[in-house]
Amino acid sequence: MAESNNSENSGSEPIVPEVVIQRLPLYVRILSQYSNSDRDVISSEQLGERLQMTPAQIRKDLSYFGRFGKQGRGYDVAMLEAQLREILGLDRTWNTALVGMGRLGRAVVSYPGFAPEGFNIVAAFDANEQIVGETVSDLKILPISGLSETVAKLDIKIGIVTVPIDHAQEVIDELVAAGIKSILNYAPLSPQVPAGVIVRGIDPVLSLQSMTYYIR
Amino acid sequence: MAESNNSENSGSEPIVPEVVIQRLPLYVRILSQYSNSDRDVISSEQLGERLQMTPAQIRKDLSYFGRFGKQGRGYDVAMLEAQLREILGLDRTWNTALVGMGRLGRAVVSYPGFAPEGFNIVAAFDANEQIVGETVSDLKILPISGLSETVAKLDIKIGIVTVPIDHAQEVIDELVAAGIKSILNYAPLSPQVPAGVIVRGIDPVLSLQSMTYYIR
DNA sequence: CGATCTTTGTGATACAAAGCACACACCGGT
DNA sequence: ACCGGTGTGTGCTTTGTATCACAAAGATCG
Repeated sequence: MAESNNSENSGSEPIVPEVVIQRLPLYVRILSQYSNSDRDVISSEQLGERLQMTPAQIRKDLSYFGRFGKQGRGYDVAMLEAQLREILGLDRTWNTALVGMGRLGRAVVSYPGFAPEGFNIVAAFDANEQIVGETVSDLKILPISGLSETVAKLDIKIGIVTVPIDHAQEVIDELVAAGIKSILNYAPLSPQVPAGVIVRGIDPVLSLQSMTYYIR
Repeated sequence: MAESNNSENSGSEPIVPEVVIQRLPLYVRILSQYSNSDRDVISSEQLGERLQMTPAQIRKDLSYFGRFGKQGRGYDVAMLEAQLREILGLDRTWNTALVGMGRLGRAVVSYPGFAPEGFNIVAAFDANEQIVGETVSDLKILPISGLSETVAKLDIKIGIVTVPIDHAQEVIDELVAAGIKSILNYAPLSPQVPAGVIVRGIDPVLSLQSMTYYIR
């Protein structure tokens, strides 16, 4: 799905598979839960148990980035979490813009799970002039015409799309035109984007539809 | 070399990789969008273009289940969609139960995207006795103690979990105990479930956290 | 109705990811 | 300061997935 190929690997980093990158946040999640309660060291075995995966895979994933563990002991929980956050770019906050302030968009902007993880929705847009100007969760709804300007002014790097399906491609095109390279898409389609732009889809229906295959 | 597979794969189905199953809903989605507008036949090339994947992969995926295309022509859109829906079990409706009627749960039960695809949320539960009895979107909130009974009575096969993280594992255990084998989990953890139970997680934060790696 | 163009279905092949297994590092106890 | 126990990091093997490439089937057209 997310095609972010860099064929010209000019010497520096060792090309980390995308699956590995997608697992790192899982490790971060466990580590931050773990640090609140249990001990200050964790083994790949314990991590693997919590994530239902083999210890070897976790060790191999981590070894793409360095040697974080100590033999006979395991990984220092706080240190590993900090390292992984830095690798992923989570040691800072990210400004994001949301487009589509209908029912879904309003639910997303008021979802309290983003900000604690450093993702701040700092601008909200909608095509419907009737609701432009309204304020929801401290955000004033802006017209889409102001997208580029706001993205530049607030240094927004991430777009969130919560518009109905028939405007989604259009809105995604506008985000791309505004310079956004990372998009979280709630609309039920696979959008076309130029190389270099990453889209991740959130679609509970797709998940349900693949589960039903296994019910019999 | 038709069917020379060893192991005890005697006589039944040819074991379809899970990645393939997860792609089938994507095909269904494109096909149903396509049938409304364009022509009545589609090629693997056209499908691949819309989904950003190679035609060969699509053909191979479909070939796990039969020969649906016609050489020189492509696939009959309506027929292929119907076949895939049947394979996935989407040619019927599914009753689901949602647990956790807080902010997120309420957003999910009132999300209008499930019912048109055959997923009906027919029961809502919450641990908080203060809100048990309330009615939201025509659903009366029930106490969790009634879970097993309702699951059996309404033939519920799918559970949706929208409780806070610190009760999620507990609730999932109860769903499993009630006989549910497929769970859609919105809580930000990787739950432990016995073999045979499928959990799919919906977590926008994880998606964001893996995208930031690529922004530089 | 044969020539040519299109597009499927699929063996063979190439590529990618996961898992195994073990040398080696470090810990704690005596 | 040694020794048994534990758990990492990693080369090698196995498993899984994607892609290639082509024969065969159907369409199209003069």
